[in-house]
Parts: sequence; C-alpha cells; structure tokens
Amino acid sequence: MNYWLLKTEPGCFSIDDLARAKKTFWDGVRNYQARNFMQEMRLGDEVFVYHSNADPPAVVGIAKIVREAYPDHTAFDPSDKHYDPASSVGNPRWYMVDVQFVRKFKMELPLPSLREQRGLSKMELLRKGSRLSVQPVGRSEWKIILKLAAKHDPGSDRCPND
DNA sequence: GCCAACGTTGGC
DNA sequence: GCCAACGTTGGC
Repeated sequence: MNYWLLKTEPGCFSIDDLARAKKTFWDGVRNYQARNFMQEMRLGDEVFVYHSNADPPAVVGIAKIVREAYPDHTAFDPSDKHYDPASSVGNPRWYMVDVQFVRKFKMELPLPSLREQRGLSKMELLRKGSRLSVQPVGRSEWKIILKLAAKHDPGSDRCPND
C-alpha cells in the first residue's frame, strides 16, 4: 500500500465538501507528473487531503482510493474549465481517480507546523517552490503526520489489536 | 497583491 | 533542440 497527498483549494472543494459527498472523482489534474502519480495509485491506497491557497495551508484529513485511474471526461467538454482539445475519448491524455472520505482531522495541521518537524524535511510538500498537486508521501512521513494528528485528537490512533 | 518557481508553448 | 515569452500555482 502506498501513500499520497492531494491538494485542493477549500474555496473550490474542501474536506467538508468531501465529507458531505462521501466520494468524488478527482478531476481537473492537468500536469503530467501529477497524472503519472495518479496512474500509480491502487485501490485502498490512502491519501492526505491538503488545503492549498488557504489560510493557513494545511493537511486536513484522509481519503482513500476507491477507483483506479480512468479517463478524465472533463477534458472532453468544451464548456469545462479544464477542457483540453488534445485529449479525446479515443486517446485520452488526462486521468482521474475516485476517492472516498475517510476522516477529517480534529485539528488541521498547518504548513508552518509541518515545517518544524525534523522527519518531514524531505517531504515533497515542503520543498521550496513545490507545486505538484498529486504527490507520493513516504511511509515514515505518513506516520509522523498521523502522529501529529493524533496528538490533537486522542483516540483517533487507537487500535483494538494493540 | 506580489513574486518565486515552476511547466508549457512556439519560433527559430 | 534551444530558449524566450508566457501562464499557472500557491506561499507569503
């Protein structure tokens, strides 16, 4: 199982919107690197949901992949904001995945506080100038962030088998 | 609103 | 294939 991070602008689609919708298709990715990562996503992979262009920008919760990459139909629609005439049904250029809401953190983890974490210094999200909207998250990075989230939400990391 | 750090486009 | 111009992302 692999871990990922998806960026979204809360003014456009927030973790609360995802919580309400329960499930959504992650459309509109128009960057090759991001697309390639989406194509590597597998059923059951978990993703952090990140609010970009927010005050503060923050990791806000968790979702999981419930459908692997398939053509992003919004690229075919001339009236869509993310229309791309170079993408066609017969030869799709852009893909999307379906994600399902898992949980929202009791307290969001703001970007500045993540920067303070020693173990996250190599994280793609924290790289200067990083704009990748779909990115892999290392296993150790995932754990560190989960632990941070648990610190503000006792019980969320409780495991019945422990 | 500013601007750094990209990615893309298109002339040559 | 180079690279300048341009557009976008996203923190600040």
